[in-house]
Amino acid sequence: MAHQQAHDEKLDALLAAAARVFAQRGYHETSMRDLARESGVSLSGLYYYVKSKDELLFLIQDRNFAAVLASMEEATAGVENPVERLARFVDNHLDYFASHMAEMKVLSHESGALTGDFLTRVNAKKRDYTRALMDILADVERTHGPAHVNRRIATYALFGMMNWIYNWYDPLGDLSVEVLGQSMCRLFLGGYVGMPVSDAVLPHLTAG
Amino acid sequence: MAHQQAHDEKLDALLAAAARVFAQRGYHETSMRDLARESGVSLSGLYYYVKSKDELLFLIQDRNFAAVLASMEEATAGVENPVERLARFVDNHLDYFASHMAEMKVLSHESGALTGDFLTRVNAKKRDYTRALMDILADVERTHGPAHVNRRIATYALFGMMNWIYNWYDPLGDLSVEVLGQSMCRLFLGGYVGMPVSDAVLPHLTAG
DNA sequence: GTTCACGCCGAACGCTCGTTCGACACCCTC
DNA sequence: GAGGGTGTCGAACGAGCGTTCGGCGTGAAC
Repeated sequence: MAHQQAHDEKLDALLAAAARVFAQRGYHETSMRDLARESGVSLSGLYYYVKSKDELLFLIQDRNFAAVLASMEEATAGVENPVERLARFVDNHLDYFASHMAEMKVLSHESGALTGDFLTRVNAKKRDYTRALMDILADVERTHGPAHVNRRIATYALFGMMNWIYNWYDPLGDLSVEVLGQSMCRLFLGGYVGMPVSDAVLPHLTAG
Repeated sequence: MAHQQAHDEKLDALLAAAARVFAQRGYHETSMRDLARESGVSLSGLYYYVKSKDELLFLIQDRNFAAVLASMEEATAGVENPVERLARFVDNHLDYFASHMAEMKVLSHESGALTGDFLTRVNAKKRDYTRALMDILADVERTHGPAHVNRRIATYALFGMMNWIYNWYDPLGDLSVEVLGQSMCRLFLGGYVGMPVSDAVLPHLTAG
C-alpha cells in the first residue's frame, strides 16, 4: 500500500533527523521542539509518528542495532577462516559506524537513557552482538594459538577502540575507514595471539 | 585558616556526591534538587558552594583531569624505557579510573556537556594528556622498530579501550585492575610494534 | 553586649519541558 | 456531494527545571 510506504519513509526521515540532533546535542538536552524545528514538522505533528520521546530514541537504537547485526551476519556468513571472520566483523562495524555516525553515536552514547521494556529489548540485541564477537575470538584462539589476554577483556577492548571513534574520527577526513579497520585488526591480532600482521594477511581488506 | 579548610572539604564531598549521581543518571537528567537530596544540603544551600550547575560539572571534570595528569607525570617521571613509560601511563590511567569510577565516567561521558570557557579549559587539559601519550608512542617507535599502524589511530584506539571500561568494568569484580592494565599493554604493544609480550617484559607490573 | 560575616534555608520566579486535545484541510470511496 | 480515514497544526496544561532572594541562627571579634 502506498500510504504505508509514504508513512514509513517519513518516519525514517524523522528518525534520521532526530539522530542527527541527538548526536550533536545529546538526547536529554534535545527538546521535542528542537526536533520539530529541525525536521520541518510541527511539535504536535511529531506525535502522529511517534508515541513519545522515549520511543523515538528506542526506534533509533533498535533499528540501527538490527541493521548492524544483519549486516554483520551477512558479512561473516560462509567465511571459515576465524581471522578473516574477525576482520570482516571489524570492517563491518567500522563501516556502518562511519556511514551512520550520528545514529551510532546515539547508540554508543545514549545507551543508558532507555528504561523498562525499551532497555530490555535493546540490551538483548547488544548481548547477541557481543556474543558474536566473543565466539569469533574463541575460534581465533583455537586456530592461532593461545590468547595472550583474557577473552572478555579482549572483547571489550576491541569494542572500546571501535566505539570510541565517535569521539575523534571524521569520516570526511584523510583517514579512510579501510585504513581504520585494517589498523584496528592489526593492533588487536598482534597483541591477542601474537600474529604478525605487518604483511598482507587480511586479503579481503584489499579485495574489497 | 580553619574556615577555608572546612569549606573546601565540604565542597569536595559535594563534588563527590554530585559525580556519583551524574555517573548514575547522567548530567542533564540530574536536577539540582536530586543533588540537594543526595548530599544532604538544601537546594539553595548548594549555591553557597557553587555558582551554577555548569560550574559543578566543570569542577568535577577539571579537578579529576588535573589529578590524573599530575599522577601520570609522577608515575612516568624519570622512567627512561619508552615501553615502561607506556606501561606506567596505562596503569596510572586505569588505576585512577577504577578508583574514581564515577568521576571518570562523568569525564568520559559528559565531555560534551560543557560550553564556553569551561569547555576550553577542560579541552586544554585533554589535549595535554593526549599529547603525552602520543609522545610516548613516538619514543616507543624509535626504540622498538617501526609502528605497524598510524600513530594517531593507535593513540585513540588505546584511549578507546581504556576509557570504554566505564561501560562494563566492575572494580569489585574478579578482574583486578593490574590484570586489566597488563592485558591492555600486551594487546596494544603486540599489535603496535609487534612486541612479543607473552613473557614478563613489563617488570613494574609485578614489582608494584 | 553589639556587630558582622558565615553557613544555610524556604519560598518563589520565570521558563521550558513532554504531552494532549480539538480542529482543519486533503483525498479517496461510494 | 456526503463520509471517513490520514496528516498536520496551534494552543494549552501541569510539572519540573535552574536560579534568586530575603532572612535566620550561630559563634568569633571587639
